[in-house]
Amino acid sequence: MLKILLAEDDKDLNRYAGFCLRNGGYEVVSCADGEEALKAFESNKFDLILTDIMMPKVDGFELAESVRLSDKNVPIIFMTAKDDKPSQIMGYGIGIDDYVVKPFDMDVLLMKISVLLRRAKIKTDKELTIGNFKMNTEERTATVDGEEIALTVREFDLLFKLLSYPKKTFTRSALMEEFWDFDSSATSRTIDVYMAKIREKTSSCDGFEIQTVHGLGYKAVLK
Amino acid sequence: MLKILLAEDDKDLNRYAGFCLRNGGYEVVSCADGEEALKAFESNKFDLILTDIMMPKVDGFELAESVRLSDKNVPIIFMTAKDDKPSQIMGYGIGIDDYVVKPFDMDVLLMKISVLLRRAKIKTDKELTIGNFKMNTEERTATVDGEEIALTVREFDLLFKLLSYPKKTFTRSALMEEFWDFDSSATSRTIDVYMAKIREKTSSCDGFEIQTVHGLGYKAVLK
DNA sequence: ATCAAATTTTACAATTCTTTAACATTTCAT
DNA sequence: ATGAAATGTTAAAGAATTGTAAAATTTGAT
Repeated sequence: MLKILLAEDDKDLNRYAGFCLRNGGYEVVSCADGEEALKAFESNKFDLILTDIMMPKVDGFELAESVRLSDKNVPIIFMTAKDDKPSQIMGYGIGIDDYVVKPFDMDVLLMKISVLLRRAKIKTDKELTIGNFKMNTEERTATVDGEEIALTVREFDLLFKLLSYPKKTFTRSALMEEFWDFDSSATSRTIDVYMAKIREKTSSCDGFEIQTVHGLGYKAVLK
Repeated sequence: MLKILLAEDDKDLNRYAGFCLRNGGYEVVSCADGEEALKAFESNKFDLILTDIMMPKVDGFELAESVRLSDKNVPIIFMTAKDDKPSQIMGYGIGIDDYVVKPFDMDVLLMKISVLLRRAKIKTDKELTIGNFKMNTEERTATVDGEEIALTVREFDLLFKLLSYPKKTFTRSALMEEFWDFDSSATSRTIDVYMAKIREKTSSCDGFEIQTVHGLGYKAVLK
């Protein structure tokens, strides 16, 4: 499920925005200020950031700047009190992607989010079909020629990620960061063991294969 | 200078938009309809396309579709007469990136453009094409005439660096510093061996060659 | 608490990549 | 032209990475 970081100090608005987002099918991490949001950002991987500008401790501008230092790609949306042009121009300078003006409409917000996710090339599909292989994240099922194959949670997550971005190389640490807890700092061989498992279980798939990128990690390649 | 293709049949609006864009520091090619724009697109490289929807001969939708066939990455912005939701939904389906609603504000247009160009740049920074040779850092692949050639991590990094700055000479120590660990005790002759490998593997490339700069290091030269 | 399944670690074999070393060739200053 | 220094080339030793099976540990359900 796609993960959104929400930073808003107004309690009511925070709850409303959180409601909108969950309603749209996203996982939401709510923060009451920029400082909290920065901490959350450092220990998790988010697909999008939705933040207020005026907040105690660390404001939206500072949050966006810090985020952009380590991630140039994650979409950032500001929530502004009114159509505040100077703030908008400043925000665009930092590298944010869009604005919603309070009070905002749920549909407008969800529309902007889906456009931005597409623009940032972040996949939103809940289902994928490659050759004789199908996966469905809602049901958490994987089938080859209609026959279900049993995948554990880790196996499912890793395989779905790789297949969502065919040809893209994923490093072990990127995968670890995404699917393992922050404190699980075990830079181990775990990923390799899972790749072996996945290869074994999907050996009868005709549409793709998992390739090793020596010295880096793994990728799924269509054939 | 970044180049924008402008397609708008209304003369006044065409002049106004052109003025906005040149004012923002872009090079503009103005077209009076979609057909003209398509021709211009086929014979030039553009960084962004700004087009009206309703135009004689070839409309905005057809233009966008044709463009997307040959270029999946170039940002496309539509100019719409009013806030026309059906048109917007249709446009997003084709793969356009944003809308401005006429009459539009110069600052708003320029901001939207700069945001889109930034995103497009993130993508193009990861790719490199020289003659019949392509590299893609995301996929970690290198191809000559579409055929993949296997490069190790070091070979890939070194070659990508040299090709990113054609004609620039890199000393062995500069390359070592960039791609080897600080405490690595490898001698600088290692680089020579890699250059030989790279030359061998890219011998069928027609767009560049790796030259030795006697006493200094190496450089990639386009031909 | 107990068991089964899932996850992680470990160990070692297999593979791939990196570096060295030796010798050949080229370049450059004189 | 000549010799010293730099570079080209190749194979093999040495490192590092990956594949894999099995053991150890953790998790979750009953």
